[in-house]
Amino acid sequence: MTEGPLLILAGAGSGKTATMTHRIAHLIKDKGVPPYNILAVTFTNKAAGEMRERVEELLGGSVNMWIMTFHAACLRILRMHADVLGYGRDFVVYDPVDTKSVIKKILKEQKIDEKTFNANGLLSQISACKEQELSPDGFREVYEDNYHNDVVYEVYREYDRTLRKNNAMDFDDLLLNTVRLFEKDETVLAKYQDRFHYIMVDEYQDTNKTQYKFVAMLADRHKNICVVGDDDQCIYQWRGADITNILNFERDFPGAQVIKLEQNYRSTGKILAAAHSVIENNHQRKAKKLWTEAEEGSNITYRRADNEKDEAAYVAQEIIRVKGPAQKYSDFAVLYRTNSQSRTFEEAFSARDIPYKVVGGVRYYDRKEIKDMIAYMRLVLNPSDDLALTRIINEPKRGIGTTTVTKLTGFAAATESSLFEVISDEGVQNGVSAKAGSGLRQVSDCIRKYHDEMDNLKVSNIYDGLLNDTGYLKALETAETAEAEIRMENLLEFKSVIFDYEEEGELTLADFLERIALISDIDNHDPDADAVVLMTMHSAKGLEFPYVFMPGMEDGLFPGWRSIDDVSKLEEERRLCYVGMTRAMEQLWLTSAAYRVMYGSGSFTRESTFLRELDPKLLEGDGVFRSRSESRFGEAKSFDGYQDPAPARPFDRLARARREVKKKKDPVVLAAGDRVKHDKFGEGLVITVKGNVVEVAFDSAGMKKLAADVAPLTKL
DNA sequence: CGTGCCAGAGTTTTT
DNA sequence: CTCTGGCACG
Repeated sequence: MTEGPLLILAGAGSGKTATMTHRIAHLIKDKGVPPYNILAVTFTNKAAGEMRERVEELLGGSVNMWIMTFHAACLRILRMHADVLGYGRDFVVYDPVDTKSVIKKILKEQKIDEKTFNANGLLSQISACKEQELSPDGFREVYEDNYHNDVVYEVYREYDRTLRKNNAMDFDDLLLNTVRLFEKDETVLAKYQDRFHYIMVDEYQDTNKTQYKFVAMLADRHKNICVVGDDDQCIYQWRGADITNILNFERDFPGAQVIKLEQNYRSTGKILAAAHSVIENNHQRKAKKLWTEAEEGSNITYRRADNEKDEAAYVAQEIIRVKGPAQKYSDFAVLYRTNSQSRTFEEAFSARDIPYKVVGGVRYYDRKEIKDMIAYMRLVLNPSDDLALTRIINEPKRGIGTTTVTKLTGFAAATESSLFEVISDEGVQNGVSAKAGSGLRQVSDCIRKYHDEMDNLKVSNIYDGLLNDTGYLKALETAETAEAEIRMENLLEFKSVIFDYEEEGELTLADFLERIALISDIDNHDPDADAVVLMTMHSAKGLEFPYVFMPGMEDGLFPGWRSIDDVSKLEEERRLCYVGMTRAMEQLWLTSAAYRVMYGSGSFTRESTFLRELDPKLLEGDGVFRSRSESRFGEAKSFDGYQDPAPARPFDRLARARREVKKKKDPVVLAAGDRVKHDKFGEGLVITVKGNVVEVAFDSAGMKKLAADVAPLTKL
């Protein structure tokens, strides 16, 4: 069944990826379709990577076809045709940190009160507009005239202008502009319609209006569109995902066939039944019920702990109890609703020497030092990137403060030139304070130097050069704080990331910046590292674990207090619960804390609505039948006799480091061949020693280059 | 211009 | 609690 529109309703764990990959392999191998004519789009790099891997396995060799994320596909198309829309083809992609600083700058310029209109709120409104293909003017037409909307309109318009001026697109623009491109230029659209005879879409339930339009336009010629999704797993409605896309597929694509995959190959019977008993309470869903040939398995364990510390202690203790030689730590996952819940678990695990890994929270690429270096590299590529320049103009400190910067931006605006042109001007350099002037000269010379040479240098050389020439590394070295140490470590780690990319083949600066622009934290989640995984249920979508813990089953936390009195929001939370539960293969634990401290103040909690919906026959463990009056609320008695241990590893290294002054440690003398232990990467073997830089092959973390005097290394 | 202190806010976030 | 950003002071 390869021709015509096809909707595959694939329940959790029903072998969705296998179905898609086999379909692709079948098209290529049996139907003789050239891989070039197939497009497969996913939401995450990880999903795309997995799919490619499995297709290549099936076909036995590398395949030259488009298996990529929506954003990557759009980026690729726009790189070739962005000029149609008036962009340069070398446009840059702004990530959420960049866009936020654009908004902040606008708010300041327009003297808009940041308390009444906070940047995040405006950003999400702008994003919502773009998801509905609403331009600033379109926004003004649709929404009534009032003060609030006037401000949103002004900011949105200015935001659009700024990005245009900087030849930049945000994530939403990648999709929106591709659709606009298709609408504006029929020949471009025809080119891609002709090319993609077969289109496949993963996680279709999470597509938004623009994504829908993108695939619908592409599929309009050959009509061979196959979408795979599960309406029960739509958990991104708050971000614009439009569940009606999947519910209306048959109407939107006449003649569509529908296949339901209802056999689950992942979980035990009881886990499935429990998940089903919860999701059943949703009204807006396509009826289906998963079944399995697997064993019934054991009941769901529920534990109501006295407080969140006991909850974490219980989870830690259960992991220790269940884990035998046959289990790896990475078989266990803790899936919570909010990132802030990770803290207690980190402390509990760390105190008991349970290795763990937190996925999510602050993105690696969002760390200040990394973003600074990326800004430098972006400037080298494109010196007129004003946003990048403002970010690093005084980083490290060069005596260029707000007054100088205001003067410079004013001058740039008046002369209609880029900020870089302004700071390169000798007249300008001499027109400011001596200290600021030499700072400006240094930055502009440095950027110019690498810009002129960028085609002859490797990315890693440019990176090293910038690190030194800008004085960035020097500033960190002289700081002598533990915080600076960690930043330097991160910068070294970033270099090994660059090396990794360079090993894959020819890498230009533009390639590199483009590739890291669309990367998230979960992509770095290494399933081979033997550590318990801590992440949000959102991040866990698409993953599976033998043993899953879902803590915080409390009204107000899960479902969140913002969702409790809104049916559709509550239904989305319920789907999230379903997603979480169906990650479990063997066993599932649900826990709650009777008393929970949040934001510094604690309160008593009520067991989650979802717990009450869950079929009680499938639950066991104390707390299930305990009436509220019998609970021993608030007695902060330690669950397993553990006495609030000081965490072995400080859970927030950066925050702690900031307070501590660097303790000069004795330099570790190392030679090639030494066995060493690193706080983060574990044990490894020293390969080379060049001055202060040691290259270590870690047993599990791979090759890393480290600064011997600062890295947390010990010789074994 | 740079630092340090205080006030305020604090779901989720594939890209 | 813990992060962020604004403002006042040196």
